Amino acid sequence: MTTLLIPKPPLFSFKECLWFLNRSYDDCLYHITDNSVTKAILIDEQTVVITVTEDQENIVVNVLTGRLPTQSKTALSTYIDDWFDLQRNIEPFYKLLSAHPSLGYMATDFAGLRLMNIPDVFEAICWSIIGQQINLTFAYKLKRAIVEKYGTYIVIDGVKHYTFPKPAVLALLSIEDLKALQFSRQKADYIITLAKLFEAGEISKAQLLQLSSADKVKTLVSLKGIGIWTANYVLMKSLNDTNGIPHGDVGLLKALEDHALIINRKDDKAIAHLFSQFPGWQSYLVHYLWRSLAIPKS
DNA sequence: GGCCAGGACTCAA
DNA sequence: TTGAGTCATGGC
Repeated sequence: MTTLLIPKPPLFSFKECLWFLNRSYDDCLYHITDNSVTKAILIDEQTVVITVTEDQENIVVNVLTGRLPTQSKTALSTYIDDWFDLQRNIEPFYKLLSAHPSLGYMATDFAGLRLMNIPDVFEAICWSIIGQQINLTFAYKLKRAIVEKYGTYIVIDGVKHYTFPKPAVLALLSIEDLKALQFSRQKADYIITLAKLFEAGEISKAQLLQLSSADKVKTLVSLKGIGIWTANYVLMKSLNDTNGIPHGDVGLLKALEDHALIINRKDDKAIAHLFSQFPGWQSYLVHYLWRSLAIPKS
């Protein structure tokens, strides 16, 4: 079995990250225990199943599906870096956060939480389309339906570990196929059209990463089914771009209300003012605000 | 039964 | 550029 040790960066808490992944939802793309997460991922065109845990100094990655070639270890290491956002020094964010009168507690209560990414940008876009305008519980249910029907899986100890369906598979579906899984007609259309674009190579993560934040948003919004909310969600959650703010997000607005940072949900000035206090860390602020919405730790 | 949910689109003015 | 109407389905 291949094992990878990745030194923990400063201001990193594996438990906090794990807790965020879990929250109270039913995510079909990983399995979580008290101290580990197990997930199927794509490395160099090959699906492998990994379990991530920690020891005193390291993040410990075990590949359950057999030995990895040396060059794939690098790809795996990069995947973990992306997933847990390990390459970022978040100390400047903590300085800003600690200094804030009503948000400072987060630097202590959520200490070491990283912005948990969705490295596969196709998956990230599909997920944000699925999540548009429906409650999260139902959104996770829809995701499970499409993953279990069209994704691939590897069985380890009798448990199926799924990967998100590939564009090539979804590109061949009809709208009726997804409607049968309780997708609305529009969402079915958006996702199939998107899959065709990815399959044709007309859009890719590599291409998006080369653009400025503004151009990323512009490119994404030009696609059918992606509005300003979704585009910024993708910047924040998949492109490691900290300028992503999912404007108008109901969860974000609720968190701002909870902290008495806005008077009402159209208080754009107050919102702009808050984010202006966190230059370069907007997406982290959103992530921490989302974290504050979840059930408090016992 | 009614309101809401980690929105986007179209079309009118 | 802004606003209203539409889509669409489950959770609570």
